[in-house]
Amino acid sequence: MSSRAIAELVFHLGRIASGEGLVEGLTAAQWAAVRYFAQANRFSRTPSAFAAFHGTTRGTASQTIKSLEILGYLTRMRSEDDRRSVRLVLTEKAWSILANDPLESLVRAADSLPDGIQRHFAKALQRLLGEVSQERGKPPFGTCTSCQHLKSDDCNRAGQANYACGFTSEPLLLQELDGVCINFASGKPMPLKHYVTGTEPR
Amino acid sequence: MSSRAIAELVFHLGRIASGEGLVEGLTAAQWAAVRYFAQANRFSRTPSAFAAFHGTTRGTASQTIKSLEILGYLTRMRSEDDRRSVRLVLTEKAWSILANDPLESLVRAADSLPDGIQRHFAKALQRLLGEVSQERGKPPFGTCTSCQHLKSDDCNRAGQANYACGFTSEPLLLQELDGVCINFASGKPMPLKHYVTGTEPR
DNA sequence: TTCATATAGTATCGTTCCGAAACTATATTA
DNA sequence: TAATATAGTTTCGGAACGATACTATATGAA
Repeated sequence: MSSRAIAELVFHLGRIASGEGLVEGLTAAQWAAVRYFAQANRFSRTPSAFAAFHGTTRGTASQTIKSLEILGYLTRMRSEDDRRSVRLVLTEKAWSILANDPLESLVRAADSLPDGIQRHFAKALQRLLGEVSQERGKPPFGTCTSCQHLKSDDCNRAGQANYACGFTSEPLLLQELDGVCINFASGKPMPLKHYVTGTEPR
Repeated sequence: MSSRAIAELVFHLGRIASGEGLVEGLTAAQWAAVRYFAQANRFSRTPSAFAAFHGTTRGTASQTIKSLEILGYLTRMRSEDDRRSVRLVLTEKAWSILANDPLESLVRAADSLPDGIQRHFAKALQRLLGEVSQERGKPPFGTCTSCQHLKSDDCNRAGQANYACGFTSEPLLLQELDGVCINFASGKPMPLKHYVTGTEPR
């Protein structure tokens, strides 16, 4: 099977899996936005970040977001630090419909892959996305757990460590490390024990 | 990495890789059609088959095809067997722009995957597509080489075999076996030696 | 045969998507 | 303070798309 066939498969699978219809009354663009805000971390829940992620313009992103606000799936807050900026948060209503995401058929299919294959598959996908993003000059959008900007101090006696983002100079909670970030810079994956038990110095 | 993250990665990668802009002056839908007719086999180069493949309506597919005809990328012939039906063929102009397909960045990335990983990755993609297609009640669109309908007689002394499609009852040329088909039905993969060693029929 | 139904494809309408460009408001830098 | 950059919105026009109605040909039944 050729590389071209693989590329076309990825494209086609993504298209078919995202579903034709207007599940839950949301359009494809609206679903994409809901998904994004469900996984984006605190620094990335803005119209501009969504536009960059989705590969569209800020204008288009702004429209999609407005429509979701009107439908009651997003709430807006002006940022305290930067008065130009806007923070968007999914409502309970939005979280509750995520179970009916048309993409769930692909989620189930992915879930049925054998464990080892699933892991390798995910790795390969990440690698492909990284290369394509780089070639296109797009931010790669990864999580703290493999980001260059992640800092952690020495762990304390209880096996906990404190984390921070070296880019925003903001402290990070442990549960925030899995959010997708627009400021992601590819780096070494965090050692697993570090990540789980916090027992290693940085 | 969760199954949901994998599904979102597939979707996102496909979207980003297909490129935003109007490369070569073609829209995303037009590129999808050109790609389709470049890989579809003789039985599948029709508006309806493209609509099924692309997960859209026949009406939308018809428009896209019409625009490509006007631009000189497709030529149309009425089918001899079925006077309702239409056969579409890519022009030389179309074949020549395929090298500038926006998807090529993903093709290159896929090509850079180590051999073994690439093979497993392709397998996993096919499996996912099969499951999602089934769940959605869509034709899975595979090639003869793993299709239930493929028939071959015993190979002769020179290692050649004759092939035919059990669904259309049409003989198949060796070089046709790699074309994507709307009538595909998942079956056992064809033994490799059978597949590789034949010499080209005219 | 004749009639009903199914299928391949096209045309049209209204909605959404999306890129481009112009615009407002706030930040940053000189 | 002024110039410039950035975050976000608005508006416009073109294309995508689903729905529906339509034509023409095929197929199957009485």
